[in-house]
Amino acid sequence: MNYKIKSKIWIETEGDILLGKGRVNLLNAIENTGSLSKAAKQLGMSYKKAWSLTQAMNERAKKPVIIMSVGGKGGGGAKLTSYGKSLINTFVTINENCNIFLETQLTKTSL
Amino acid sequence: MNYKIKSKIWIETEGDILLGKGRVNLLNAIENTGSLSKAAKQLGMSYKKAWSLTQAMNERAKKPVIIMSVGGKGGGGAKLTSYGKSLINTFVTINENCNIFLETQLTKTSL
DNA sequence: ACTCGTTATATTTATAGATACATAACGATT
DNA sequence: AATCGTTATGTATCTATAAATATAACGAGT
Repeated sequence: MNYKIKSKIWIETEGDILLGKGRVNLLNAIENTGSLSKAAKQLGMSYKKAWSLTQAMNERAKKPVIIMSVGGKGGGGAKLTSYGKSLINTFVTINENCNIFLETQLTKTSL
Repeated sequence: MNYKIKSKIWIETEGDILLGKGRVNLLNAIENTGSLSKAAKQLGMSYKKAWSLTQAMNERAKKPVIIMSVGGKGGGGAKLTSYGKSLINTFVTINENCNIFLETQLTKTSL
């Protein structure tokens, strides 16, 4: 019966969302499957939504995040750039640090 | 053209939201107006939504947050308890601290 | 008993966001 | 040029949440 403090964090650029938890999940699924459609299916997300998220991320990030290829052997695929992987890593660690920080902040109070 | 990190925080009890930014705004408006309907109008929120938020807060908090009175002189009104006021204060300060924390975390990275 | 402005509550309507569906485009391989 | 599995993109349909609307209940004061 105690209070818990929760948070959501995300990274913006010029007022638009670049990265949040959902997009990080998508990036991880892309890395695991090598395909946008398979990643979407794995997450129970529509392909269209996954696709528009990748567009938004590539458009807004300082460097490309995902490389998409159409046609050819296997029909195509999607891969993360090394910049995309570092985006995942920093987001995850900051998120963890934030949760720890908030928990200690709350325990200092007398609610 | 730099990244900014944003966050939303809230306090839960047993999986249910007790307090977030919107509810804090509502509590402030109640304190200022002394009335739930006026507070809702001030925030551009429907009365019904404001009312159900107060129910949720009073139900989930360890102590009452808002005292409502019906009928009588002036028709009734709503007031914050001192516990409600302390809820506002701690939420606001933790929120500010969190923003500062996240900003310093992001500047440490090389994105 | 009547008035007043408020709280209390149910029902209906709107709106936005996601989802489903459909189809085109792509290009290496055969 | 036919095939294949993927990316690319538009359109239509749900659906869940919020908002609007309507009405009842309340109780101190007159």
